[in-house]
Amino acid sequence: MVQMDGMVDEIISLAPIEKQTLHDQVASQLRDLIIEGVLEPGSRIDETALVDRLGVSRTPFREALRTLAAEGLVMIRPSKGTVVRRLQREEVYSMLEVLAEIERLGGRLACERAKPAEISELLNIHDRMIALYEARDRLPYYKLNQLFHSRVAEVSRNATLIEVQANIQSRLKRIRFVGNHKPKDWADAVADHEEMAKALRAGDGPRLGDVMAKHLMRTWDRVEDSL
Amino acid sequence: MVQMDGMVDEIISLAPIEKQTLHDQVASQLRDLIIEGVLEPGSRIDETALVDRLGVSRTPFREALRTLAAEGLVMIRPSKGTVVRRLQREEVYSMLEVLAEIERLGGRLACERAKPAEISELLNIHDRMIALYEARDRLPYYKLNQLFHSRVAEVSRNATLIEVQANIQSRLKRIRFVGNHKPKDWADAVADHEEMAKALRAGDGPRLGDVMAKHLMRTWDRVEDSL
DNA sequence: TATTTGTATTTTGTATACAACATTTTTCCC
DNA sequence: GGGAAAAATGTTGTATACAAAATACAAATA
Repeated sequence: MVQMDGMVDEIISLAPIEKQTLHDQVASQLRDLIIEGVLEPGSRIDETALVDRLGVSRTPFREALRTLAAEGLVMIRPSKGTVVRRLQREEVYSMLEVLAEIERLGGRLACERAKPAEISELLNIHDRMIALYEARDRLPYYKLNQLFHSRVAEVSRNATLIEVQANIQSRLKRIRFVGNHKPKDWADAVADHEEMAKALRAGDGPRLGDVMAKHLMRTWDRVEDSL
Repeated sequence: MVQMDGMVDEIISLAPIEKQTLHDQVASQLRDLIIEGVLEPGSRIDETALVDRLGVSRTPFREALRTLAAEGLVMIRPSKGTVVRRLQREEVYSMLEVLAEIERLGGRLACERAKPAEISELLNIHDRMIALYEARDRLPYYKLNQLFHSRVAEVSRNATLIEVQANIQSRLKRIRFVGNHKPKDWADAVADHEEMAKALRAGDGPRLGDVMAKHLMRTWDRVEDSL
């Protein structure tokens, strides 16, 4: 019997049984719609229309809205409907200011705590980013870029940092995505990333942290006029 | 008419018309119950019982739960009920590690951006804290302490920082409240606060930030064994 | 006695129904 | 025609009802 269990474990590989409730699915969908800009900042969220379109009832839909509200993506005004939060300049700046310090810490801890294999993985992502830059392949570059920053946070092995980083990054996603893209800006960003790779290879945490923080404050200059 | 409005403004002082929906009230109540420890970490939240006790229906109650889940106070396990999140040692450490950097930034910005009146207010809170320490009046001291840190965040005028600080502080509230209180620890904490006041008076942002960060990392030592 | 299997009960998830509120349109009066 | 009051419409908030799980319990079998 014990032996059989062992066999089963090995064969079926013990799937993590992710149960997806409706409100979780709705929350994901809404998040995507907001980030992609289908639901525009400042616009009211038409409950009945969306409920209809998604084919769910209002109950799970509204629960999803509460989640997004707590994440800062929408604003619920009691009795007056929910609107997609429009970010003011000030708010975006405040996010970058905080994110800079979060990633500074993340970079430092990553160097202290990452296993060699994880460092390689990060450098691998970096290399692929460079290749995509050289091909001027914007969208995949953008996605890998996000991944790089998330992975640095992850190997810092600080659960709170991971969470906060993910939250702020998600709120900024849209802004950064639609922001105007001058070739020079892109080149500068890539240069920053080369510096990060260098610091990573040297295992120099404080340096990596500094570069990442500086990188984010420069991001402000890059997105500023698109606000 | 315009004149009358002006009068009304002055007299009624233009209250922000806080409309409180049921789920907001429920969320606050639950937050308090969790922080006060009435709902113990790890315990399941009995929906029917609490709904009964609060005298509301399940709909607003469940919406409130989703909010608390997004805030990290509870965990919703699909189909298996909601439990009050129990913080592992690691998580608490990770929160303090992040909070330290958040408050380091907050302290620095506060000195740069606070108006003189706001500095005075902070120093005033500090003085009252000292008085309470001398009277060994724990609870009010504890509350003023929270207020001090929140106010520093507020005068930093960074909305994201304020939000993140509040969120982490709220999650840690219980831990810090029940943590064992050696007289020496308290004295040390007060010494830190004296340093903060000094930095504040000198308008030395970097220094204030450093002290606050150090203070929080020392908090770890103070709460560590109660976990 | 221990384990399993089937059944009952409780609890959770979702849909619907109703009530309260906000908004828009219409009506009425000046 | 302009503006205020009132009715109609739509939208949001809350309660309840039903369906689908999960859990607890009991009987049956080895």
